[in-house]
Amino acid sequence: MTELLATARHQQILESLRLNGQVRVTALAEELGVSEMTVRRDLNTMAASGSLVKVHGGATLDAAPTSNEPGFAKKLALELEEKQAIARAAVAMIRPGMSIALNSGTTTFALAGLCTRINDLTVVTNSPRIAEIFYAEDNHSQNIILTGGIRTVSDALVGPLALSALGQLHVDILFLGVHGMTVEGGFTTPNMLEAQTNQAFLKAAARQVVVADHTKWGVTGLCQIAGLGEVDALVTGSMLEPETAEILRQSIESLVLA
Amino acid sequence: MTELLATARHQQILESLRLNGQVRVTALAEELGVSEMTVRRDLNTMAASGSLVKVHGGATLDAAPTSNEPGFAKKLALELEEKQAIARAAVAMIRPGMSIALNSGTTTFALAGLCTRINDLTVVTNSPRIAEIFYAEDNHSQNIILTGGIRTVSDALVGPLALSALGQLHVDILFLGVHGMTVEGGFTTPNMLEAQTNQAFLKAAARQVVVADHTKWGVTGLCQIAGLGEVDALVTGSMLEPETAEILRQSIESLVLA
DNA sequence: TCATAAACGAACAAATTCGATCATATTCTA
DNA sequence: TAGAATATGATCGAATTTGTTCGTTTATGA
Repeated sequence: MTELLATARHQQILESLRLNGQVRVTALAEELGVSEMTVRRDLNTMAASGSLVKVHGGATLDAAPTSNEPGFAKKLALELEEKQAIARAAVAMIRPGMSIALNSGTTTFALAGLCTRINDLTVVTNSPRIAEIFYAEDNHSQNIILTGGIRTVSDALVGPLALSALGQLHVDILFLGVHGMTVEGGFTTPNMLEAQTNQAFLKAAARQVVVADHTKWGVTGLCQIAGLGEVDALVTGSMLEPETAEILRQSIESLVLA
Repeated sequence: MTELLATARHQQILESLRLNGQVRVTALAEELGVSEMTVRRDLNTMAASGSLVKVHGGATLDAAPTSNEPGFAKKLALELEEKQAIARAAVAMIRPGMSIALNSGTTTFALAGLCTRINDLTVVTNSPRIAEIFYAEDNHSQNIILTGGIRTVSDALVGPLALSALGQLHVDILFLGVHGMTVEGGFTTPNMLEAQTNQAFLKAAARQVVVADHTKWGVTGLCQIAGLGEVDALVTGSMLEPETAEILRQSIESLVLA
């Protein structure tokens, strides 16, 4: 067997991994004609770059077949404190008896956790994960409405069913999580179907509130949901740069720094 | 059989658990080619991480992944073997490329667990719990459509949104779980909204298959879903009494005893 | 209630795997 | 070509995993 370059070896390890679902250090060492130590080093670097997960004896794909959506927990941890602060500021806008809408997102997820004790609340969401929070709480004075549809990787129900459902509903306040916002691009998301669904959310709400941490500023996703001036309020973190805040204030009626 | 990594073993245990609803230490030890002690240790770590619940002799599915709905796990355990047999008989009716519908119920839940590997399958369901099974499997050739609506205590999405969604869809086969069936009452359920939703399911399907274990016979719920003769097939357990089977055969085109 | 068999888990032993470290070989750069 | 940087191999003690034994606990039927 000819000597393989390190990167070629990595390639081959990945291939074997995809083929068998798992690889063992000992088997790879023999297969590739290198020492076990080298294989371990390879696996370490590849694990560091996230292309596989090391386990005792070898490595597996990042599968995480049971705990689905590994990215979600990670995203939720990002800027967690800020998200919590934003959620606290947003929940102050809600009164018992209101109907609200929450699209799928980590910030709206955090907000949902603060809403379970509000009596006589109606919640419309396209996120099974958010709906689950309310189901678990089991507050019988609350009405949880899940839109239908097909689920995207970011836990959002989208598509014709979601649009049709949102077309039949009207809520007092929408809290909209977004992926990016810029002056030119407005509020954006990388997923076209989610953008469409979020637009339906906007139409269904009397008052539109975007919730987004400061890292979203300057980010542009593939699809625009709305222009900056098309929403009623923006709740974001207090570490937003002053110049940015000034720009936003010119476009948006109400800017809340949590 | 190549040696399995510890994590791969855990995955296999989970799969077996989802498939059968329960696992036994002795059976797993033989199946996986490891000692019983190792299986126990696996179950312990998996129980600690919350992915299953240990019981004497083996393990079962988590009572409730998100802690609510204590009745569901209990119902699932009831007549478990019969439900599994019914599910196996029902899954034989499904071909790759088909679109199927599953209403909310423990028998349809068991059936869903057997469907995750069928390629090119479209599944319509009003049960977030059933949808979750498919999400976790992450088979990208499958299309999972969740109807919208309000969730009942038995994990069914119902109401105008569910009806509207089902009005827009057409599937090849509906597998319908019911709460009771009698000659006079037909197929029934205790929840009026679920009855209405299930009727919408019936309308949306080219072929209607009721799945029900033998204990459902003689039970009458508050609301009728359909008369006995209004469905195309009934899959039920083989311990159904012969006289009952005879009566059913007179009304239903196809009676399958699993 | 008691007896019995199965299941359990603690403890120990054996085998395997891991990674830190150092020596050697190869490649890159000046 | 010399020297540096990098990649690889080898060694060995530590950590992990697995199997076995054996006393204890649990389930079940008489």
